Order: sequence, then structure tokens, then C-alpha cells
Amino acid sequence: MSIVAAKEYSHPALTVDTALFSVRDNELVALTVRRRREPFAAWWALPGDYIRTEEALDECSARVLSEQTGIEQVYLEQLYTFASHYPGRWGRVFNIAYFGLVPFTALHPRLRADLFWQPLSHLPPLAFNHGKILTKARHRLAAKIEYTPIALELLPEFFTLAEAQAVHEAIRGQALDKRNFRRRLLALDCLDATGEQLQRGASRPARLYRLKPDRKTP
Amino acid sequence: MSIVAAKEYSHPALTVDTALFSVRDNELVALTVRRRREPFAAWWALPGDYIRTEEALDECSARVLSEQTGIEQVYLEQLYTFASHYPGRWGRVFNIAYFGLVPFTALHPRLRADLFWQPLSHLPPLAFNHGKILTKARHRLAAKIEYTPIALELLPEFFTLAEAQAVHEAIRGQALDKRNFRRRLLALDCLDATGEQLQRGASRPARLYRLKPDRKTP
DNA sequence: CCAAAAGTGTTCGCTCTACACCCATGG
DNA sequence: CCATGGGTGTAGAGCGAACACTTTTGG
Repeated sequence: MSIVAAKEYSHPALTVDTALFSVRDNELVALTVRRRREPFAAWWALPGDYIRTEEALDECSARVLSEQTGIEQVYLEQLYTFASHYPGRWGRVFNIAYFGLVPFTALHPRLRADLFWQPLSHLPPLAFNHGKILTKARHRLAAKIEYTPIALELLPEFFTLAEAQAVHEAIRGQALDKRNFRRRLLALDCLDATGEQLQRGASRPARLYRLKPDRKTP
Repeated sequence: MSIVAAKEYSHPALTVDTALFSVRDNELVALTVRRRREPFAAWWALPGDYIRTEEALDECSARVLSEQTGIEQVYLEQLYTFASHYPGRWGRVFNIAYFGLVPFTALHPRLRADLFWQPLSHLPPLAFNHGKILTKARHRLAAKIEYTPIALELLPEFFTLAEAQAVHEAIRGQALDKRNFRRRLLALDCLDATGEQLQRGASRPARLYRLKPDRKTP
């Protein structure tokens, strides 16, 4: 890298935009925000914002989710950086895209009219290049679920094995064998059986598990 | 993303820096450039530059490699984006890091005094955060070699199976079984046997292969 | 006692691994 | 004929996939 006066080069705007997934009724959904301003006023967009001076990238993604959706404590990882150009005063924009997973219950109580969980099977067009970001995030999720227990981040703190299986089935889009699923998940040794049970309806109660507190991030 | 006047936010410098790997004498090496200017004058750095206006990210990585090393036709993929801060007039810098693979022969004829292939076993300190970038690139390479034939990008157009095996062994740092390696690689169905043979020294000639022309990028 | 979801083992086939000898060539 | 690296097959172990019944509870 040859250092020269930086002003000879473009100093464009940088945003962090986050594709945030959850699972509702056994269906994979992504969070969108209704835009209020031009460009793309009234379109759905991913939560995102310009990066603030001195802010770290991971912090920025978490801050924006907190401000725009009220969600805290999200699993986040960096996804990809895109370069775009828009006519008018915005000009060149770089999006540093993040990829996030939350339990559906994390947002539900605060869901407002300008926030909406889009089922991935019926996505509307999104503002800017957010459709492309979401597509890439979806591929990352589909790939990563095959070799890490990352999908457990979509569940609340305590969950049953049946719930864990439903989440995996929603992402993979196909049914899994119950015995094989349980054996493999427990073999990863990342779950603690709490001893508690969940009684739901007219059936045998299910044991509740949670992620081991000292596990590595998936 | 709420659109506001962009000038309320930081408009920092953006660089693209590329960790370029090759294999020399069965050892994994990374290309570094000797810096001429402050900061970090005379330190080794990864090839990189500021992004030019209107330039796409992939193009920028390829351009910088071409300008600074003369290498064309490199396998490149985006790696990660880092945010750093340096005192003085440079201030905030974002590095969009790339990860590249080339046959060792691609550079050798043009190797100049300010370019050096660093053996990864004896890395000097690098300028800026380039040591961190290189570490991350190395992890990506080690992970990806396990499930894609990406390491073949380190070989010239025509190569023997023994050469392919040597490259994998250099990256993994351990010897592999010859029969198992060949069986697996050929089973991927990404190689064409050219029918040509390579005679080298006092031994049976080796068949030459090349990547199938219509293969997908690894 | 019936409906509903939870929980539990075994068999089979395939894939991965370990392993040793003959072949073609140049000197 | 000897040294050098190229090329080949098979047997055993481990892993993942397929598959059905019993248990616990509420109504």
C-alpha cells in the first residue's frame, strides 16, 4: 500500500447493514424496516446505518439493531462487503454486511408497524442492494448449519430438542430423522440438560436444554 | 438505514489489501512488498492500495496485484473487512482484505528486490494490521482446502498428481497417503488427463493433468 | 382409554483409512 | 542393473442413514 495524500482518492460513505434471521411457526424469516425517506421511501430494507466515527464494525451492527429494533444480545458475524453507486448526493456507498440470528421471542413484544418479519418464501423487493445481501446471508446460513450448531442461536435460552429440530428443518427445508438428529446434536456436547421439563398440551413433557455457558461461539 | 446528510458521519479511507499465497519448495509462502514511505517505511506489507472512485472491489484487488507485482489471472476472493485507526493525517482506515492463490511460477520471472515471498513459518512483523489479515487468510485457506480443490489454483496450468499432493501437504503440514489422495482428487471429477507426460530425472514419466475448463470456481 | 408428542437402539451400506508392491525411465 | 519417482487395489473400521415402538401426560 503506497501512502499518498488520502484526498486524491474517494472517501465514500460506509454503512453496516444486517440480515437478521429468526424462525416463526417453523418458517425462516428475516427482519425488515420500513424506510421513511428517499431514496426507496416506503420500501422494506434491512436494518442498517452509517458507521460512526471511531465505532468498531461489530459494535456498529449491534448498535443499529438495538436502536432500530430494540434487540440486544444477538449472534452476529461479518458477512461480506459490497460496493454500490447511487445517483445524486449519496454517490458511492460501501455496505459492510452482517449476518445475525435471534430467537423469535427476542423481538416480538416490541414489534412495531415499521418492522416486519418477512418469510423468505415470499420476499418483497428490498431497497438498495439489500436483496443481494439477504441472498448471500441465506447461503451462509444454509452452509454453516451443516457443520456448526449455529442454528441454536435462533432459540430462546431454554428449549426442547424438538424445537431445535424444527429450526433445522425450517432452514434446510426438509424433514430430519428424530433419532439421528438428537444423537448428532447431543454428540456435539454443547448442550446442558437443565432437569426442567416443559409441559405443553396433552402429551408427555419435554426436557429443557440450554447451550453450555462456556461453549465457543459457533 | 436512515438516510441523512452523509457529512455528519465519517468518510474514512478505504484500502484493499490482498494476502497472496503460493507454494515454493513444498512450503507455503505469502507475498510481501517493501514499503517506501511512512508510516512503516521499510517494513514488509501486503500488496494493497486505496480504492479508486468507481472501481469494484474485486477489480481493485486484481489491479493492485497487477501494478505492484505484475501478476495477472489470480484466484481471488474477499476475506474480511477490518476497521483500524492510525494517529496523524491518515486517521480512520478500513481494509477490505482479499485472499489470493497463484502458481509460484506466475511471479518468479519478475521478482524484484522490493517483493519477497515470506515463508509462513518465519514471518517478520508486517506493517499496519497486515499480520492479522494474513493470519485470517491462512485460516481461511486451511479450512477451505478441506472441502474444495481450491489448492489447485497454486499450481500451473499443467501439473502432476504428485505436485497436487505436495501442495496439499504443504498447506496441511502433514504427509498424506498417495493412493487415497489420488482417489479422492480424481473422484471430484474436476481434472482432465491431458495425455501428455512429464519426464523429469531418472524415473517413470508422470501424467499431466489440468483443471477442467468448464469447472465452477472453487 | 384415547390422542398427542417425547423418548429410545440396531442394522446396513458407504466412505475413509491404512497399507506394499510393480512399472517406466535415465544413467 | 540400479536408483528414482509414478502408478495401482483391498480389507477393516467408523460414520451416517433408515427404520418402529414404548412412555408420559391431559382430556
